[in-house]
Parts: sequence; C-alpha cells; structure tokens
Amino acid sequence: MSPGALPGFRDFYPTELAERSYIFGGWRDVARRYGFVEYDGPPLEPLDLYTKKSGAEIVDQLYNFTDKGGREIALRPEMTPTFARMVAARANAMRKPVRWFSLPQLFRYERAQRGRLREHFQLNMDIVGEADVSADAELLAAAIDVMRVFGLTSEDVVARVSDRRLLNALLAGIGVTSEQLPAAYAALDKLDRDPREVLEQRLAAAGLSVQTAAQLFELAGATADEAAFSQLVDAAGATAEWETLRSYLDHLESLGVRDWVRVDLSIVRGLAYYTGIVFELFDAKGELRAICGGGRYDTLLESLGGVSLPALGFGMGDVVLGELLRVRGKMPASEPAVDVWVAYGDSGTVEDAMRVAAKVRARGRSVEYALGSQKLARQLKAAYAAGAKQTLVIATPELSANEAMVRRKDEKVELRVQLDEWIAGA
RNA sequence: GUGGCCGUAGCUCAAUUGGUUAGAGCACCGGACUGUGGCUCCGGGGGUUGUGGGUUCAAUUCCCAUCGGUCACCCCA
Repeated sequence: MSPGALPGFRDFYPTELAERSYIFGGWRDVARRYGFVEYDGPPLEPLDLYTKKSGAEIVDQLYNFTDKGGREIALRPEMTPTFARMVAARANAMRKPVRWFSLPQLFRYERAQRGRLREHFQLNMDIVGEADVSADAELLAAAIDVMRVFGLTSEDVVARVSDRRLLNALLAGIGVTSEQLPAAYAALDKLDRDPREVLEQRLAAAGLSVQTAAQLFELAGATADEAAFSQLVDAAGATAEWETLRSYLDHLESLGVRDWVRVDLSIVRGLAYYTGIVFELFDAKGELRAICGGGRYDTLLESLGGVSLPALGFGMGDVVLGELLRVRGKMPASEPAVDVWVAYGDSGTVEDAMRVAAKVRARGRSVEYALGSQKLARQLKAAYAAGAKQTLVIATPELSANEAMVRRKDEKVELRVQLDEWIAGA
C-alpha cells in the first residue's frame, strides 16, 4: 500500500508494475494455450447490472454514484455480468463453446485486508455453451496451469473441488430439507474457522437434528476416503452425481493435473450462483486467502436476462497470487536495463553520444547516455548503475573517429570495434 | 460498518523513569581517488515523530480524537 493513494488502492512504481506485468504475462500465456481469446468491457456499468444479480445489499460493497446525466452507476466489482451481457448479445452468432478471458481491474468498497484490497486485477476465464463435465475439467486444468507457469507445484498449491448437485443429494440423503440447506452450507463453509459446538448450535437453531448434524460433519470429513464416501453416496442414492464427479477427476488425470486436486465438500462459494462443480485454489500451507475460485453457473446467463446457455468460469486475483509468488521466492526480480550505454571521452562531447544513440535507437535497441556533461568515470559509473547490457565508449584520445570500445555487462574484456559496423549489427 | 494491535527519513530501525538542535545503516545527490566503471574516503539533501487536540516548565514518549496500516468479524461476485 502506498501512502497517499486512497485506502485499498495501489501506486505501481516500476518495480511493482514489473511484477504486475509478469503476472499478466503468465495469465495471457496460459489462456492462449487453452484457446481462450481476450475481451474487455467498460470499467463503469449501470448499478442495476449488479443489483439484478446480487440484490440491493451489494450496493454497500461497491463504488457507486450518480453521474452527471442522473444515471446510477458503479465501478465494476466483478466481470461476470458484463461478460454475460456481451455473450448474450451475440450468442447466436458465436461458435460454441465460447472460450473467453479477460484481465479486468475490479473495485469493491470494503475495508482492505491482506490479500483483499479495494481494487485488484483478476484473470477471468469462462466457457459458455458446454454442459459436459469435460468443460469443467478443462477450466480447472487451465487454472492449475497458471500455477505451473509461475513455477508453483502441487506442493505449493492445492485445488479443492466439490459439486453442488452431489452435495445437495448427499445432504438430502441425511435428512437436510431444502429450507435447511443455507444453514448446512454455512456450517460447511465455517468448518475450519468456527468451533464444532458453535456450528452445532447454529445447525440446531436451523432445525437440524443432532444426528443429522453429526452426519453432516462426517460428510465433510469423509472427503479423503473414497470407500467411506461411496457408502454415503449409496445411502443417499446419489450415484449419478458421484459418477459425474468421478468422470471429472478422470479427465483431470488425463489433463495431467490430478495431483493438484482434492475432493472437499466443505468448499461452498456463492450460494445463489453456482449450480454444479465448484473449486478453489489455496496455497498448501494455508497461510493466504483463496488464490482462485470458480465453478459452473448454468442458470446465471438466463437469469441475467440473457440466453439460456450452460456456463462456467473462474476468477483469479493478482493480489493473493502476487503475495504467494513473493513468499515462495517465485517472483523474478525486475531488472530494468537498457541495451546500450554510450559514453564519451575527452575527445568528444555529449553530441557525439547523441549521434550514436540516435543510430542505435533506429536499430530498435534501447539506449541511454549521460545527459549534460560528465566525466568519463562518472558516465561509466552511471552505465553500471543502469545495468546496461553493453557499454560503448567513444571519443577517447586513443580511438579514431570511427572506433569504439565495447564491453558487455559482467565481462572484463573490452573490444575495439569499428563504430559503423558495430551499429549496423546492433 | 464493529473490535484487537500498530504508526519516527524512500527502506530497516535508534532516541536512557517525559529532558538541549530526533540519530544510524542502506538508498539518493555531490566531491576526492587527474580522467575505463562495482571498492574506499569525505560531504549533502531529506522528518512540523501520520494528523489534530489535551496534560506538563518540557511530549517521539502519557491521555483523547481522527486518519492510515494490519488482523478478525461481515462478505466473497
């Protein structure tokens, strides 16, 4: 956080911008590998684009105001509504499934915390028009490959997956009614954070019997054990749902990312939103917030007034990811360096350096030289400090007009070259 | 929005129960090494101690408020 910037907003100095660009580069690279194409929309949208989806309460959590034309508008807190609108407008004309990604800057009016600012960039990858579970596998594999492209391994990051339909069937199997579902989900979500007794109390308040509550906890705990899991599935008559998840895991195996994935029914995410498989990526040590979250939202496009198409997607923010990369030493140090530094000796002036710089720049290389008038020793010091890959010295008494001495970074030897030839090859 | 902890130079930190003009290292700028760079030496700029009040002869130090940071709650699109 930079003092001076609004709370929760960041100034990107060159070092930070280099890190951001590095992250963006990895994101675009992986999205491209999976055949996704990039889009963008306006950062400012009508307020009701968000209230329509999330209700009026959402207004507390976003930047909204009335513009000079009297329109109620908001800085976008998420990309999905914009995405839905854009897809809906051309749904009929597009080849399905649609694979789009975007790197929007998103805003939310909340108190900032570690990993959660008022502004961030988020990789959004979405697939529209494919109901088959293979699409779910493709999407998660892409999210995991993003981890890989940054040098992270399955030791560093774990993907926890669940399936809304399977969970609903299992919950129904142990006697949870549809009215009690929200309470059951809330309890699952809080499993790691709140003590068991507190959760039991809340479940009881929602009308769940002591026995049902106990089975609920068993359900969440059985995730690692396939045998016990199968029993629960059989008991609930959720075989079809289980088969879907099994097939999902098989696909992930084929895509080469099965090691990263763990079934975990305590993954909840937005209740009104997701309809099928959901997932989250966490750092394996559990020190940070979720790196990424997403899943299938087959009914959302239609409910937003668009077309009826199955869809799925995820969002991955730059803040937590950046922290993870720094903590794990995976963030490359930025080395802003010019290609060539032109220094001149006593036989010349800054204008000689200028003439050479102009020619080398015309060749497409980045060039810097000492502005003003400086002694050669100082110029060379500056060249070193700038991290110049090559330093060219011209106009010293021992050099003729068309000669220069060249030294590469980190090399001791200095070569005498013909200036014209050297520039031509630069 | 609620609560806990924390705010001294760009960064990391000092400043003896409250006591002269708030210091150091790194970084930055300049000088020396008589002109081919990383070393060394010397010097310099930079702070209304987050801000505003209060207590006191005297506040970086104690009290209150406020702003900011951080953690948790809420929420997670």
